[in-house]
Amino acid sequence: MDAARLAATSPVDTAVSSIAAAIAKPARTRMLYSLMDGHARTGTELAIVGDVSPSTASVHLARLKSENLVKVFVQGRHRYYSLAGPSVARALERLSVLAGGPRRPFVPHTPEPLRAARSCYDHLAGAIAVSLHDHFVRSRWLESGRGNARTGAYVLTSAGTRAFATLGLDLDQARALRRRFAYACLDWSERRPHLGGALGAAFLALALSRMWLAREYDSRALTVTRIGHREFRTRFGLEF
Amino acid sequence: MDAARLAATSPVDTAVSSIAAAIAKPARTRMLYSLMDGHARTGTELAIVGDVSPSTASVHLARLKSENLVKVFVQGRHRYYSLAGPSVARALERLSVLAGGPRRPFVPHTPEPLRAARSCYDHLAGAIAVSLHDHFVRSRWLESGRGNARTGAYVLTSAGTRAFATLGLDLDQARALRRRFAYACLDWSERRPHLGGALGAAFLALALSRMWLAREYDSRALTVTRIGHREFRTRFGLEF
DNA sequence: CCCATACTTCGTTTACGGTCAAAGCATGGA
DNA sequence: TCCATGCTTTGACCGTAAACGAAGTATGGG
Repeated sequence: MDAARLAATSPVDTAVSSIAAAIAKPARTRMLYSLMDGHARTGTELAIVGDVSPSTASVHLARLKSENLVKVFVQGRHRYYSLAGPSVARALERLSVLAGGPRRPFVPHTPEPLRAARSCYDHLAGAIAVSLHDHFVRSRWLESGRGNARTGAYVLTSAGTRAFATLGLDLDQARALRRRFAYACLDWSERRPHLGGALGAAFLALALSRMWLAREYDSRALTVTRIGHREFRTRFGLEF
Repeated sequence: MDAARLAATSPVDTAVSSIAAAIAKPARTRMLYSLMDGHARTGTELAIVGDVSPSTASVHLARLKSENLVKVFVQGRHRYYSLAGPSVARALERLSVLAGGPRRPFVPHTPEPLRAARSCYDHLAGAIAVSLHDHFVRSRWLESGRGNARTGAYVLTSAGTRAFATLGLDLDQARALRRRFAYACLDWSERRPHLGGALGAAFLALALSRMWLAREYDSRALTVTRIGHREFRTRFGLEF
């Protein structure tokens, strides 16, 4: 076989090299595989995953992004990173096979309590929050506002105003805050929206004061109380 | 999500890191992808492929071997490297998808003339050589000798002795050479054995002198002449 | 307007590993 | 026994990039 032919280099080769190099460092490997569960994570979380400082993590994530291994979703001050697509997951899967870990659990492994209910800043998140959000929309308490596609903004309908007032929410106080009133906040364990903004915060505050939910000692997890079970079922049709 | 859980590192992660690192350098990437066609290549050939010196290639190949990405088959002074298994090919395939080369031709791309017939040191190789080998064995001209499993040694049967003598081969001269008389030499484009050793060399010399085959100007490729077509078909039942 | 949080950029240090030539084996063939 | 070939080992050199803290930027919320 002639040398010229053997030495011919495809541009794909160099691309593969740099992609493999992007995967190759332990910190980045850990970050990528932690994202295999389908959850998005913030830069700070991934710094912990990678066991490096936030600044180092930032560099790593920039690299992963430039190689199109992850995509980023900016929400407020947070940057949520997730795998760029199924093809990335498949490639990582194949590599893990070579690594002799034939079966690693690529299933979501968010702790159950956190998946069910947790706080997201000052509002409610998790499976329950997503169900509630769906109920609010289905009941026409909330409707898409201007620029909903971009900002996720919701407006409260008259039915919604009555309903939340009946619950005991102080809507005037919520509106007085200089912050977004209601918007669709992507829930990153459920991958569907839940209710954020002043209204979401007010609802969480109400649920806590009514003892529908209780805060866990040192995490963002929330527990649904016996009362909460009953109220969520009767008032909002939630099934547990 | 608590930090301890996020920071938990699986041993698979570090294995993936080092495997990815092994793939990551351009020289090694080129070597690996050149092996995707299923052909084994010698260290020297892979040095050319990787565009590095033989000594550097040796280091690279040692690394690929230690990561179980390639396996090596020693034949004489040559070390034939090939992908360690289908799982390696699959992983490389996935990576090339990420690299944006969705479809690269992972089919054998040995130049056709070389696939058909070429010299292997001093004997005949390629598709024709494999067919001939099969004919010799099927016709009971050759039978497995002592240690065939290890050395691939063949012994000539009395039928074989008569047949080759009839062809005009000087078997005594071939036997007089201080080299292996006949053995199964792995054909790396066909991945099946062809006839090597003194007998194989004598056969090639005969075929050339009878004008069944003609050498190409500057490669190992051999051309089957019109006469060769007829003779190979009538004498050995080869189909073209 | 100001603070707090999340993340990025910068500058420096450090270390890993890729590279080659030269010398050292090992094998095959004369 | 000797040489030629194929491959590996060694040793010196150099370049890339990973790491951190500190300083800078951006966003949200009071």
